[in-house]
Amino acid sequence: MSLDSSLGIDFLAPPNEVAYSLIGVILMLNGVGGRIVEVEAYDYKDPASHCFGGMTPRNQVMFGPPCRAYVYRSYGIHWCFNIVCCPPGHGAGVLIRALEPLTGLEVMRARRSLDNIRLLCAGPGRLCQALGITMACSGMPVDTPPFQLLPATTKATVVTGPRIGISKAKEVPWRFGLAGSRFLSHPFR
DNA sequence: AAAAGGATTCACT
DNA sequence: GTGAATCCTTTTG
Repeated sequence: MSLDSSLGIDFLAPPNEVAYSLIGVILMLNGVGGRIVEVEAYDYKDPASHCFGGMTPRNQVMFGPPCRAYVYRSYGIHWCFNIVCCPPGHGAGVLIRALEPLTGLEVMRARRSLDNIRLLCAGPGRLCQALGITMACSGMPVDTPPFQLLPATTKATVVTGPRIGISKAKEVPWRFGLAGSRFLSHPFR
């Protein structure tokens, strides 16, 4: 069992369960980060997922050990950050879509050239820019340095809805968010 | 070898 | 609300 004792999250579980458990958890890279307020789940039998249709050079990390970072380039411009879950060979992960900025605010503001705290990490590409996540992070364990995961400090009320920005399997309610948070990339309705 | 298609963001109307 | 920027992976000829 790869049960993380400090977090109590089983990364061998299906992505929707891991996604739900991650809401409220604090994610940091080199001491810079915040509370996870929005995620989406993806897996191999999901036409919207990168691992649909089997392993390729791009998505091979998603078929490796769980609790690792899977980073990919989006629209040629942005980085997107996922946490791999399920046993090796399965093909699943959780896209981290938004954080509530907590530590390293000035570093994040400088990287983003932006003062507005609400928009610092409100979106998968924005969050990667703020934390300094790039392809170089892909494959690294997310629960050991330079990454860090800390358990949620308060009980999170989680809301769900359809995922954003995809063209297939739009109806699957695998987007999870912290209820009432003002740091979401888009509101839930 | 060439072309299509994005798990997005930003500026603008 | 709409549209452009931009480049890697995958698919097709």
